[in-house]
Amino acid sequence: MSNASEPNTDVPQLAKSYSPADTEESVRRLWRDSDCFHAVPRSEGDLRDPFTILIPPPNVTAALHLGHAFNGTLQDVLARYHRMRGANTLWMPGTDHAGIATQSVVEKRLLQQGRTRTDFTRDEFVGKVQEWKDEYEATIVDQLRTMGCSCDWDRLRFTMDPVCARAVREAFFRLFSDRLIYRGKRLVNWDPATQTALADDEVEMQSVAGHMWYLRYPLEDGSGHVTVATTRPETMLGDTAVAMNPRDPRAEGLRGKRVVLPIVGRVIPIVEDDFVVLPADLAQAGEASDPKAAFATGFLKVTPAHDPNDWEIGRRHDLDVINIMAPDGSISLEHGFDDPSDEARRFAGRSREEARIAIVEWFKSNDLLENIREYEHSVGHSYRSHVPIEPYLSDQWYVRVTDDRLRGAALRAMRPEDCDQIPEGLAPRSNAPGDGGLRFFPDRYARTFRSWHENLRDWCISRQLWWGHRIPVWIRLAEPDSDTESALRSALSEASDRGEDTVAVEGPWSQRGCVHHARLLAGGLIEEQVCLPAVDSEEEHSLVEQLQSDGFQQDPDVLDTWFSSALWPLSTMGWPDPQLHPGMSGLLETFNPTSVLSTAREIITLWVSRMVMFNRYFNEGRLPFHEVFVHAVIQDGYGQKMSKSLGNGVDPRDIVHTHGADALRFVLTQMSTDTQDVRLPVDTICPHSGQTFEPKTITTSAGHLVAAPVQVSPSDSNKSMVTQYGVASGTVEATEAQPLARNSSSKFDLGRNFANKLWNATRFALSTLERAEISPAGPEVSLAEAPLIDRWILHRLHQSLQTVEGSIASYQFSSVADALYDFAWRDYCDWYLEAIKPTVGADPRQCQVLLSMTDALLRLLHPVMPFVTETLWPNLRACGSRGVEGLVLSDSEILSLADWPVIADTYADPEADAHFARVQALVGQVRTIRGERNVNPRKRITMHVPPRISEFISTSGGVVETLCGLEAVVQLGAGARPEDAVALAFEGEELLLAGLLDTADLDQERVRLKKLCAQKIKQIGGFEGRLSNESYVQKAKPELVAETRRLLEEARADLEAATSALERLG
RNA sequence: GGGCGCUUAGCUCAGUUGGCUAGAGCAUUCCGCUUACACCGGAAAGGUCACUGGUUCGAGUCCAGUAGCGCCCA
Repeated sequence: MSNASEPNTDVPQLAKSYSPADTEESVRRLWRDSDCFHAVPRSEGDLRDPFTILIPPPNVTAALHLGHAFNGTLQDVLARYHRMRGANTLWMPGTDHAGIATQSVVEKRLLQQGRTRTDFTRDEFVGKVQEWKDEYEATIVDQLRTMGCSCDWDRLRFTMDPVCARAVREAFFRLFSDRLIYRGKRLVNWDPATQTALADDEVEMQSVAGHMWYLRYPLEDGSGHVTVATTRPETMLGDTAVAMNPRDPRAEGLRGKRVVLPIVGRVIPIVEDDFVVLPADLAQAGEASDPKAAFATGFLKVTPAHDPNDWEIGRRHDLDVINIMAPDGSISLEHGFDDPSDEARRFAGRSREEARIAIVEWFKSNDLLENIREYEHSVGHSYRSHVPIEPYLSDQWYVRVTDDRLRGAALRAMRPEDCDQIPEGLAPRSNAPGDGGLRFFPDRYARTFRSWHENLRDWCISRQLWWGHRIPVWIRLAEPDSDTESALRSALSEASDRGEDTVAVEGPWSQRGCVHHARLLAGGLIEEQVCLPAVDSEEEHSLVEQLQSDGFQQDPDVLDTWFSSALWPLSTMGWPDPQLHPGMSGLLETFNPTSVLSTAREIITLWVSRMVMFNRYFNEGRLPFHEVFVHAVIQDGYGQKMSKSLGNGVDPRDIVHTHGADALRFVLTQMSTDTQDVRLPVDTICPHSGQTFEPKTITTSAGHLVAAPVQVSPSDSNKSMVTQYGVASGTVEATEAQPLARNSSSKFDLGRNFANKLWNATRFALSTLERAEISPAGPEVSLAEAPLIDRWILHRLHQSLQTVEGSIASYQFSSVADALYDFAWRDYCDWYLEAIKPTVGADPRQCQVLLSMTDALLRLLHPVMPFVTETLWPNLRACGSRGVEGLVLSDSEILSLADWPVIADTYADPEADAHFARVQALVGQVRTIRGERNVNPRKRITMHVPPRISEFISTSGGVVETLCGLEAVVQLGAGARPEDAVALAFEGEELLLAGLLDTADLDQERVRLKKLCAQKIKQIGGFEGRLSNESYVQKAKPELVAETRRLLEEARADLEAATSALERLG
């Protein structure tokens, strides 16, 4: 323990109330200038445990809202807490490039200027996105710093910076070379508006009120027709079969027949497939529950190129695949539709919506439209452009995540109690590092993780965008009839026997460090793929030149953003070659696996899963993190998730502005229960008047309730303002006359008040210590002979530390906040400070307890409320050295770097706790009576007590007298009863209070006592009922029964005391 | 369709192995500007813990079902 016993006169005077705006900035500067949060890899002799958190990198499309602030706060509480506990703590910050989202906001902005992406070269456009990124990254960092996030800012990463880019290239190369990345023609979720493929989880299902159309397809032999039911008649141009269920009674008569596809004239088979739902009247019992049965005809048009289910049917029956659409979703003859009739040609060029109308019209006028019914069904929409997804056949890159090395590794990472059975076909769990080591909080989210991996499909990673990591593969079609081609062809034919369509090629490219694959395409052509390794730019340049001159072209697509996010635990630490980047050597060894990932639940599938798979694959089976904490989702006042895209988010800096960062943090911490959602009603602040008001709302086209873009000032109807939503949605812009209104929420008042309370309590402690004519005793005050109040508050400190430590370990943040609040406000301020006021000034040992308690309080609160505590710290530090035996509070110039308090278990003092609980009960009763009778707090009163209570009060060290406002405690003699005394029942004894009023109001007194009697009778009834129940007495825990008996006795005595008091009143 | 969460005081929410005489903050009412704090102190009022049934000596808590709201995944 170093000493700070020399009073420091330099510390600033403390204002009468806490003003975050006046103090926060200097605290931020202190932290920044002292480089407090910079973590370095473990060096020799460093025995500290590491504690690591990776920030889930916010995307750079927009500023952060309170949802991010929520997650940021919780992470910072963890980081600060563990740092104070002595861990080598790294909180790694960074941002995410968010391919499609960022490209689309930039394109939207260009569109406002009447320009599009294609007006620029690829490099020019990427430059524009880069500018956007720079702007928003700076905003995001500013927001996090404003909130006090203790990130290691020197290590700030961006998913597309050179360090991360190298990791992406290395990962791609290794997966490609290990055959875990492949190219294939598959149905993808195609967004015709942005013309890119989307991952399954980027598709939003929406319920749509559509129609079921019933189309007749004539049989080839002229013997009649079959009627197919469809929600997408326009795709019929690509039908290559009609399917029916083999159990359909009509199957017999139709087996082997064919139909003539109307409009097109294509003759297509009728196939039998279990997938087809039987219509309700043909279905057997139990099947009728399928809601589709009510709409089914038993005949299904099969369009393999335009429906995922039909694609599967097509594979089972070896059907043709005919793509009838262009990438923009219009009907096209250029993409595989090569057998159109003249009739069919007329539909070419129409959008899918127009084609639908025209085709239905055609069926109607040709008398082939049997029926139309209203039909509500689920349709996938692009999460980005919101248009319906088109299942579309195209060449895409996939990661074979279904492989045991990835999917299996993820499932094996789970704890046995969360996933006891590893699915068949996957390797079992072993002693390998990381197996069984991944834990979720709350544990129910382990199920989400598990079922995702049990039903996993290969991951489509190519995106038709310009903003992102370019796919490092160069492609050409093999020259026909060349020697190379014939060699490839025979290799491919051998591979085909093994069920593969791709072979690795040894040759000049593999000699130069590339991976060279060849693949057989549907039309018999051979595609050569050369994947470039992560090499320096000179070497790359030379490779690229050669590739180009050999007729290769680089794949134009970029990688799904989650591919780079999945590498976050590796790339931020310099993987694969940290020695190339200054300051990064040893990071991986020290900090990976990280300690915990704090994130939202929709990210479990998108991100958590992929990080687990990649980290384990690339880093010797090690987990990316040991624990996953899934926090609740912040909703607005209408129960809608705060989101950047909806624009209903609130800038955390708005709350810092109105309430201070600590208030923001404290309230967010307290809101973190283990439920799924927390609601946060938001108000608007008029920039003209400063008035807070509830904004007028509108409903968006998607049905969301949001603040209207423009609001009229509540104080002056001539003035107006724009809202966050208005700006975010692009409907309005802030101007001088119509400024942007800040948001606020009264939810944060609690935190602001709490910070102020803490400020004033500390101020009081400081002034007390200053005013006391003695200085705090030291160095070793022991508690043996300490007064009750000191023993009690030390006991409460011990207890609160345990609660806080336990709650943090299990990520129960709300419980952390509650424990801090109760300890600081209720115990420390309301009871402890009030109780010691008369005595502390003359008792050096009590001064020492006050000093040490206040010091411990600031440390305890620091992780949640770092600003106010850091601001107060120098003043407290200047008060002399700490010296309570068994309470370790080592000195530190900066509170953020101070140690967490350590208190000896001997301070657990149940006896003091029980004793003080009795004090509180008695004080409560006296205060109630004083309150009911409106007795001036200053008025001293006299308490008449029986001997047992007299002893109790005298062993309480004066706190009863202080807190009840007693002038004297007098033994209650047998005969002499004070005049005008008011009776109260305490622990079965009758106590009298005298001097409350000049004359007692007898009627009021009767009412009070009657109410007390009624309450006691009710209690007695309850206890008696329980005790008269024999099973209770026999089966309940004995100490519980004894406690009930005691309570009963006490209640009976209380009743008696109250009754006799009532009788005496007459 | 599968999975998950929620329904407790006027409002926002706690209540983790069943023991509760059901709590907090805000709002309300009353008293008090007592030399830390009115961003305060003291007190009061306010609840068949969504509904129905079950298990248990005992259910806000466990089980089954019903209703409503919401989220995630198909």
